[in-house]
Formats: sequence, structure tokens, C-alpha cells
Amino acid sequence: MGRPTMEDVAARAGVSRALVSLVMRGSPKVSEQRRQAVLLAAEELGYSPHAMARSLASATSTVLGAMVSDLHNAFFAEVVEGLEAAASAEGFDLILNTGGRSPSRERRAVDSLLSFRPAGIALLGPVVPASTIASAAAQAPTVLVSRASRLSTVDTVNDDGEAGSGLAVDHLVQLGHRAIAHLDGGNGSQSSLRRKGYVAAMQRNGLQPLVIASEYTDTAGAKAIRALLERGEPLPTAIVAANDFNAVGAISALEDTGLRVPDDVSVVGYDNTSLAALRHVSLTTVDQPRNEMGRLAAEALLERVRGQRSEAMHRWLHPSLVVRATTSPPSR
Amino acid sequence: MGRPTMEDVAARAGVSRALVSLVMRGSPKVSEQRRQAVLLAAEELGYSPHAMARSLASATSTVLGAMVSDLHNAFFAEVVEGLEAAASAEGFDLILNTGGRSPSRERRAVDSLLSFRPAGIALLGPVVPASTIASAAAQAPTVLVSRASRLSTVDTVNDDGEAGSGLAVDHLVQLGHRAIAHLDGGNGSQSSLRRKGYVAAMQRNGLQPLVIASEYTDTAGAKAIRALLERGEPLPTAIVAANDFNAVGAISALEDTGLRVPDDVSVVGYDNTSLAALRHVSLTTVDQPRNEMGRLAAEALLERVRGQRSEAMHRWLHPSLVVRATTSPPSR
DNA sequence: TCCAACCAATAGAGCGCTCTAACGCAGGAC
DNA sequence: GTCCTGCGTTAGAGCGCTCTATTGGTTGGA
Repeated sequence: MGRPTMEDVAARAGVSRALVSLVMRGSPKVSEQRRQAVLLAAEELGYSPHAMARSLASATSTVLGAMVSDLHNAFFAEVVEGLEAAASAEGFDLILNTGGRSPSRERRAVDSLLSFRPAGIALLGPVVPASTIASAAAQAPTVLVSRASRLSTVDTVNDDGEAGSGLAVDHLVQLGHRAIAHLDGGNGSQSSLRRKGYVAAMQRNGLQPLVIASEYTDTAGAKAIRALLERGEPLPTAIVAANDFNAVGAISALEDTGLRVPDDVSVVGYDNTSLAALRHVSLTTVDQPRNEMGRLAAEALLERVRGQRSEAMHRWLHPSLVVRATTSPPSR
Repeated sequence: MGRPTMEDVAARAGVSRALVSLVMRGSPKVSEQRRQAVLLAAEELGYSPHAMARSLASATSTVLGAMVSDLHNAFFAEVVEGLEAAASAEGFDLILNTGGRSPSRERRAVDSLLSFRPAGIALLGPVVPASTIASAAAQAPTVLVSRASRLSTVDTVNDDGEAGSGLAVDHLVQLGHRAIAHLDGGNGSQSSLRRKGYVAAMQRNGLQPLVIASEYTDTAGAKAIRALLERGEPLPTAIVAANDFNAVGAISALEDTGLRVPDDVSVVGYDNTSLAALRHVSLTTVDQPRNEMGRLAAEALLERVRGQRSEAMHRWLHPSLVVRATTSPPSR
């Protein structure tokens, strides 16, 4: 009864527990003969090492933890892929957790991760206060993804939202647009950067910025368009939306009033979610290198774990534009 | 240096380590005075219990593990919410893992979860062979979600896909449709149940079934529609799609040929993903009680953990229809 | 007054593993 | 023959906690 332990394997193979431990960790200082005997015994007993006992004894963990603020957002799914790939390539296991975009739940989630004493943790799009992040960073190397921080103890990996909006504006300007509005992401993560980038790009092109308050949802996007229509001013010929959801909401509100996208109004999204790629939507949008962000986050943690670096690292990745069917030269 | 241990807290509070242990586990047999002293000391030191040492010592884990086959699928995100809620209500922590819909990666993911010796594990939409599931079930109570199994050692929680397709067909028949086609989900999970339900409902209504091969993606949905058009036969007035993605692909292919949804053709999806709820899409679809599925999965595990049940439990949940804007009476 | 009963608190073993130090044994140098 | 070196192997302590058994102190009933 009970799962077999290292002791059981040792007894069966006729060696000591320590030798089994060496074999399990792939040590070179074991004779081939003994190694085979141990592996055979382990196989026969269906033995697999007890990760918790191991990390308790070694005081060094081979586990990385990641708190995903929002599992519904496919954005993070791809960041996780990148994390996973980089972690497992270095022999680390990744365990996940979710915080549901609620500060208190995220806090508990982070505590729960830390209770496993992981080698490091990644927080993906966390909404917790900086103090919570600081106290987590005091317990294990910590990296933030999609969240900036000036803390000297945490690393960050972000998309350069300012540059991303700039790409969108430049693309539209190149198509011949001059009246380009921006739907602002409100208090969504990174939204102020995106707004800043939009305003800067407009000014750089000698154009007048027009920012409409909105949020990171499709209903908010639709509402913003209706608000824009009610102004009675001539409608812009192009829209730089806060993100993809926001863009899709804007598109449907435009179409509701008989306007056609992109014939009457061009629309650019942000994030290049799977939604944008659907042929029914086919949204021109700004792509963040999500997979790469995950990979860099994992590498940042591993560098800290190995003591190769102790100052904070802040990476800003360059987004790129994905041109699809919702942008075209203005008809007017 | 290093994180504070129970011993540190005990020393600071002037009590024994065992007493601190009792306080941490909320035992009633501790005087209020000592309890306060211990809590204060723990607070001051920033102590939090070491989950792995705890489970090692107690041989009983308060951790549930879940392997999510596909993080990109928002379906599982909501199942996880349900799992999480039920688990934390009972004092269990949930850790996640992902297998990327690859049998070998999923196998490793399951092994990794088991190495934490969790009280039980949930496999969400796994694609591993039954033998892998059986060997996991031998190590910890196991429940499958969105995957059927006849193994007597595992519990399952599934949506009744047969009933779901029936709901879709009945809804369309009630609107007056008689020529209703089904886009089949191919080897996607549960697709054969959905097809079976469709065929049965058609026959029950005295109608001729028409099944078109397809898959669970939007491009496959579009392709299936094009295949249907090339047949040269009169087009059905309604489509029961394999799932929401498939439906959206079908809709865009229909619109590409100048047909209007729902005026010319009604379309019903399956899964009620967030995509279906977008106003731009507004898809009539079949909803699975995802949250409830997660909750039931957690409860199934906890019953096993507590030894309240040892025979397998197989739950089939009733889906419901969500009527939106892609279905209407036929024009012809 | 005494002992049983109860309660808060503790000592100490042990969960399954890793790691340090030490061991025995081979081979080579002196 | 002795000493050293190097290598494969092992004993044993200890990681941070839980749990059983036990202690000492109070209480209440006979």
C-alpha cells in the first residue's frame, strides 16, 4: 500500500537510498551496472520521485510558478506557452494559478504559489497593488508580464504599447487617412501607453489627435462609436481601437448605422487575439510577441535563480502590425 | 536569512513548534492568549506555512491538480473557475498545468501534477490514451471533464451533447425550418455525440438528416459551406454547426456568397463561447453549464478524497439553448 | 483529601528525499 | 610494504512540518 519510495527501490535494487537518489538525478558518478539495476527496480515498482520531498530536502526547487490574472484572455495562454517551453527546456516544471482579475483573489493565488517555494514566479497581467508584488519578490525571484513596475527587485516584460499605437497610426496615414480617432482603454493595463503613442504619432504626422473614452470590451467599443456619432461632427475616417474586443464592438456599431468597414471607416485593433484572425472578423491589428514574452520572462527568472543577475531587468518588446481586411484607403 | 520557519515563530512567541502548528491549522484546542501571541509573531516575521513540508508530514494533501488540455479554449477557463470556487470553499488549493493537446506533453503534465502528490486531479478535455488515465487514477483520485470513460476508477463530468444538438434542431423546427444540415466536428471531443443527437432529432421530427464533414475551427466551417454550395442541390435553410468557431466560419462563407444570416440561412453554434456573445457575432448557440461542470468535478474528487464514495460517478449535464441573432423563421 | 477527567502544551519520531562527510577499495608512486 | 589519490558507494543528519504519546496543571466529584 502507498506509493513506492526511494527506500523501496533501493531495497529491490540491493543498493543504498543515496545511490538511488544519484541515479534519479542523473549523476555521472554511478557505475553503469548499478544504474541499470536501479532503473529496472524503479520501473518495476512504478516509482516516480516525490517532488515535494525533493525540494524540501534540497532547498532548491525546480518549479516555476505563474499567476495568470485572467484565464479567459487567450493573450495569456500564449505567454504561458512561451514560459512553459523555456522552463521545461531548462528542466523546470511550471505550475499555474489564477486570480480572476480580483486583487484579493490574486493575492491569495500568489501566496498559494509561494507556499510551494518555487524557484521563481511570473505574474501575468496582475492587478494587485505594488506592495503585494514587492512582498512576493522578497520571497522568490519575480517577473511581471504586461505590467510595468519600478521596483528594483522585480523584472518586467512588456510590449511597447507606445510604439504599437504608432504603427497603427502610421499605417493609416500611409493609406491616406488624416482624421484618425483613438478609443481609449480606460484603466485597462497598458492603455495609457497606447494612448500616449497614438497622440505622439498623430503629432509627429502633423495631425490633430481625437481621444474617445472607452474600455477593453466590445460593448464599450460600440458605445464609444455611438458617442462619437452623437457629436454631430464629421466622423473620422479611421479608428485606432483600444484592443481587439473594443475594435469588434466599434465595427458592429458602425455597421449598425449603415457604415461599412473598411469602405467608410477603417479600424485597427490591438493584441492580435484569435478573434482578430477569424475570417469573419479579419481585423487589422497590432501583434505582441506573446510567446517571446513568455520565453523572456522564464529566462529572467532563471537568470535570477542562478544568481547570474541581481539588478532589475525591464524588457520592452517591439510589437508589429498585422494588416487584414478592416483597413483601406479612405473613400472621401 | 531564508524564509522564517515554524521554529522561528515558536521561538519568537515563546511556545513550542507543535503549538504553532496547531494555531496554523486552526485547532480549537489552543488558548486564545497563545493563539494571539503566535499569530502576532507569525505576522511580524512574515511567516507563511510551507505547503510541501506540510503535505510531506501529514501524508494528506490539500492540493487539487488540474491538467488543462488547451489553455486557448475559453471553455476550460470557466470550468477552472468552477473547480477553483468549489476547491477553495473546501480549503483546497488548485494548481494548474497545461498539455497543449499533445498526448506526450499531456502525459508529462499529468506526471508533473502527480509529483506534487495532490489529493486528486482533474483532467480537462485530455487527449491521452485511456491507459494513461488509468495509471494516473491508480495514483490519485481522478475526474475527467469533457471526456467520457468506462474506467471504473475514474469519475466523469460531461455535457449531454446528444441532447444539446436536439435542442438546436427543435428550435429550428419550431421556427419552421425543415431542411437542416449538420456540420460534423470530425474527431473533436464529443462531436460524435452531437452528430448522433442531430440525426435522432431530425428523425424524431420526421426530417431527412444531412451531415457535412467538418471540424472544430472557423476555416473548416467555411470550407464545409463551400462544399455544400458546390453540390448544386438547394441549400438547407438552417445549419447546426459543430461548435461556435465552426459556426462563425460557416457564417462568413455564407456572407461571402451574398447570402444573409439569418434571412437566408439560420445558423446555430455550440458551446456559447465569449465569441458567440460578441454583438458583432451574436450567435444562437448551445450553452454547456461550464461552471457547474467544474464544481461537480471538484465535488467528485472531494468525495473520493474523503472516502465517501468508491464506485465511479458519471454525470451528464443538460445543456441549454441561447437564442441570439443568427436564427429566424425561413424566408422561403 | 484523593483520584479521575480533562485540558493546554510539548517532546520526539518520522514523512521522502538530498547532501556532506566518510568509507572501502583499486591502482600507482615511492 | 606504505602512502596517497581517486572513484563508486553509503551512513546519517536534516529540510519544515504533522502527529502520537505524554506531561503538567487545573477542575470536579466521590
